[in-house]
Amino acid sequence: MSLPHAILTALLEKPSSGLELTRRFDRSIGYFWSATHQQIYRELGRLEEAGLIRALPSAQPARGQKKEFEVLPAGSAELARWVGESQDPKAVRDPLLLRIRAAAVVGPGGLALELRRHLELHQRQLAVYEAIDAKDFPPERTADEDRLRRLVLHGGMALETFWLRWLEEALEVVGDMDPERPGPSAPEA
Amino acid sequence: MSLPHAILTALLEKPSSGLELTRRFDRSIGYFWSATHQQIYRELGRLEEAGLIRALPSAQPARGQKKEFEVLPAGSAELARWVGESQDPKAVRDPLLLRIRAAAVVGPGGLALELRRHLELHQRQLAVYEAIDAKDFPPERTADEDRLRRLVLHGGMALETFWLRWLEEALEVVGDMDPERPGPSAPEA
DNA sequence: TGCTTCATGTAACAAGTTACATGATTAC
DNA sequence: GTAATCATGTAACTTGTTACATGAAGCA
Repeated sequence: MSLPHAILTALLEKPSSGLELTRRFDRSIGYFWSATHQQIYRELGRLEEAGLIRALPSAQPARGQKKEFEVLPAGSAELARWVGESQDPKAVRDPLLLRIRAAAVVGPGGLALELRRHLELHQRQLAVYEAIDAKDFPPERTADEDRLRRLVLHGGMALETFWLRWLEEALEVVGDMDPERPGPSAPEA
Repeated sequence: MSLPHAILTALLEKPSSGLELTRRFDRSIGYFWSATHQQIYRELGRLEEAGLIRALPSAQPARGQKKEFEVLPAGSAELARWVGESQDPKAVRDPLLLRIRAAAVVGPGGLALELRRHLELHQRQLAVYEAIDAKDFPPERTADEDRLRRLVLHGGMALETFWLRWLEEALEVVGDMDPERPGPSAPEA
């Protein structure tokens, strides 16, 4: 149940309408928790119903009219509670790792091409993060909230770096393999 | 749509019943794609319906009786197609990164404790992977399918290592912060 | 007989995805 | 006025989660 908390965080950073939130979920917060506009409108409705946020008085409630939301005290409290909650790390669930495992039984086929494509995409994403790092966090700013936001960004950068290194290793392995299916034997990891 | 392919891979490695698959999804393949037994039974039904797998003739179709499945040629073909398919890397979606971001607006609260707990869990998981690496992949084995399976395992190990390093950085940042809210503006309830 | 474990399933729900509908505003 | 865009929303579906149901086999 992270989406409502992602929305609360975004709204605390800046009160917004559904569409503005959608746009921010395409950059910024969305780099770590993506969401479509349908999800966001649905969740805004629930959060309002639950009394955690409210529409700004200035906003008309008509269809097609912009409607801005702000976080109520109950919303801040819920978010603070959630931040310190005990949650187990989520298990890894990655289709690409799974595809490598599948390639071990049916052969790598066109995997090498796909790995090179991913490598490029991750390079591009790392560059995006580095640009944000340079622009939003000049060395002299050291307020606590900036250090935390930078920490999140560093997490994203380190994850992209992980993928780059692993994809290079993967290309070495797949690169000198026969694209046909390998043998039938199989150790159970 | 990765679960059916995870099941096809597991069944190609070794024909199994639903419960056996469930157990293997708790170790082995499940380290990279987890699934509950309800998901597995549902998906086995669909795969059988679609003609990608079939129940072994020896297996009784009675309730409460073990029913083993094997992959049909159509299933292997579908898996091979999927391995080479073009799929964009999945976006990062991690609740812990999100919680750090939230902490930047409502304060870190009890986060440090939670970070230390995660650090320990990731250390433990890395040790599990290292044990598998030593046991299943002695240095002399170099068949293609072993190299691929080892590559997947190395991905898991590198991911755990990423988390360990990042959590250490996070603890440094959070460690010397006031647990109260840092923010530029924030009326408490 | 009653308890536990093995084994397969049903039901209900929550979260996420995809496609489409509709009103309001702005630019030409 | 009409086309594009802004903005909010509905509907239908898929995937994943949680709780519970049911039958078979072993054993004390």
